[in-house]
Amino acid sequence: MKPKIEDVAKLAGVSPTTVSRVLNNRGYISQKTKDNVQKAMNELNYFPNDLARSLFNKRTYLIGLILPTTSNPFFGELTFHIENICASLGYKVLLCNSLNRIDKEEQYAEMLMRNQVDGIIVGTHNQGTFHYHKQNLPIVAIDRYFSNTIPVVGSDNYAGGKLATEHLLSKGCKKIIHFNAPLQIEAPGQLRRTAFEDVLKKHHMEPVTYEIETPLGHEGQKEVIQKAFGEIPDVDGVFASNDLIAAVVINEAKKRGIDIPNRLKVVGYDGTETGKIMMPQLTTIQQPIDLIAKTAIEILRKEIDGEFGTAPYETQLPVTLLEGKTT
Amino acid sequence: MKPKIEDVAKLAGVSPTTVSRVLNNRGYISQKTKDNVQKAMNELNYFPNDLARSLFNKRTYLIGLILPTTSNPFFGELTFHIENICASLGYKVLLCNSLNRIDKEEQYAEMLMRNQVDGIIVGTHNQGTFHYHKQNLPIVAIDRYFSNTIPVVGSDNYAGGKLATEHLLSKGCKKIIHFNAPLQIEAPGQLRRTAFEDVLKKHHMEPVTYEIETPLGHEGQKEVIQKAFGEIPDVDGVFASNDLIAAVVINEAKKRGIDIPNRLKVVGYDGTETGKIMMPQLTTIQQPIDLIAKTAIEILRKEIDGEFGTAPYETQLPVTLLEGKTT
DNA sequence: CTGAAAGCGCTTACAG
DNA sequence: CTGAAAGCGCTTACAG
Repeated sequence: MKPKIEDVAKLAGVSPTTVSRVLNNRGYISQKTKDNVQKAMNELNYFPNDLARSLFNKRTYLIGLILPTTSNPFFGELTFHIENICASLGYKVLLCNSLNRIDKEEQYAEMLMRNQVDGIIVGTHNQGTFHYHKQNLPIVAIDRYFSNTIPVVGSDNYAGGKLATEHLLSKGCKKIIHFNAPLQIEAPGQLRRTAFEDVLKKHHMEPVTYEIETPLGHEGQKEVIQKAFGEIPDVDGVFASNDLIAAVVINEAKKRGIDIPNRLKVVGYDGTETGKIMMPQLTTIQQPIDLIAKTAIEILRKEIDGEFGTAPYETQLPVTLLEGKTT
Repeated sequence: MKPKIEDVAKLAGVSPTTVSRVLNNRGYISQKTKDNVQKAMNELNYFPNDLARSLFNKRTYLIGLILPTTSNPFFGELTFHIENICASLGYKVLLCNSLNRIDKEEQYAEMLMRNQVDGIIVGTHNQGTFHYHKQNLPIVAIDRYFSNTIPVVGSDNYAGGKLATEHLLSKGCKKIIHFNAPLQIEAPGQLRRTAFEDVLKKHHMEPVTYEIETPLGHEGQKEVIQKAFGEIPDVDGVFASNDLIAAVVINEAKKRGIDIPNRLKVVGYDGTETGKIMMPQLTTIQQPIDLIAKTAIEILRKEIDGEFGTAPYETQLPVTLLEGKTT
């Protein structure tokens, strides 16, 4: 059996109250009993039961993290940073891969509530889920709008879309197409598309966007891309809404013997560490993943600590153009 | 305030005991009171507090997952599969990114114990950490040897190393070098190296292995690779112990104007989804990540359910050669 | 400086 | 079929 506070107390010849006090370094305790208790704890290899503590304190130091999937390098890296920062602050992360499925999201939301998490970070697609679940549980969204009471953190998607599109134009592209997630998803990511359209219109060019499902449904993605190449044979520029899509585009172009960057220029989005290593040649818009993680947690902590209204409703972090050899 | 069982009981006009019974579907209860209680729960938007439940049941359905970092696509995908399977079985995942740092691992191990996890899955480097922490807490290791009481799950590393090396030989390589993690790390992954050496020796060739740190310390990795190119200018084959290293090798070769696959052939290791999309041309040894996850959880569950001795000490899952255009 | 008592929100024998 | 009581392992007023 695991030792409990009572066992330590007995061994040290004190009351459980006293053990608890040295555990929490609270109230006055003589150095002598302190030492005694410490010795007893070591001897028994005692570790406090955080469940019992949390039950009493109504504070678990547990954070729920809901994302589409850590298989995607963007989310894998985001998860790393979030967990890492949380750990440094004494928080623990309960991981949830929702695959953007609303049924899973709902299950996860309930699970997190039952586990009394102190707060939730959501980076998943579907909105609405949290409207009713949220019984003033601190939440912060990453790159997703849920409601106007839930703060959103993300990178400056409009600037990113603009940067990408203008870059393609500056490189001489005349026929640019964009691949993005379906419109019904109300993510700030759609601003990339808006920026793309705005810039092209300003240059009197017709913006064409193909919608593509984002979870790694590789096959479906390929089809859309093939269709695009078929319908717009004179395409000479592609702005992909993430690096994986850019990779598929590049590969498809290679198969068709289309030279990159001479006949076709491609800009991706995300600029993950993995992407930079695996595709060092890719021109892409880099998101500050670590900063997104840091900011989201800062805002969540403020909410948890009851500092409402302090956090900005929306935070847009700066993006960078990483110029490679695909443009 | 969150409603508790007592509130539901009052509203439904029954005792807490009865509410608990309908919650757990336990013992005899009339359909009528069952309905009453259900109605009261809905009305109050009641969710049971799993902390309190777990405290009593001594079962949290929490699994600790310790890995180097989800930033690495192999671990990002492994994490996804593990969490996904856990969720389908009613388990929740507490994520820990140790970065292979022994101090972090120790902290995480203690944290997991305090949180009363039902079991731990470790895919991290350092051994020894769990020798004393482990007070018969169910543990399963992924590709790491800890002690002979902790089951290990991984892919067939020897077969993988053999497959990779023989493939390079069959493609006519005469001077093959291998990049792997430092030897002191006692991971089954070292079997890839052993296989490499065995095969080359059998063919009367001298095996050369360069040691490379695995966490994404990109810069350090690059240096080792540059050094290798400098020292062995006639290298015509590389077996890299993961796809990220393979990517750096390929990039370095390109910079030096070394044509792949004509002058240099490269085989990677892992074959992640991300890798397959970002580097579709790479020849690599694919690990069955989903199977590794599934097997690890199966074994852990057996341990949790007290079926000791049932689980094999070591499980080696089959690997596949994915032939691309780099060989 | 230290301890006995009550309580965090739940569950399960034990009665009835 | 239903309820009162005790307890999971901890903590915190309240006394002393």
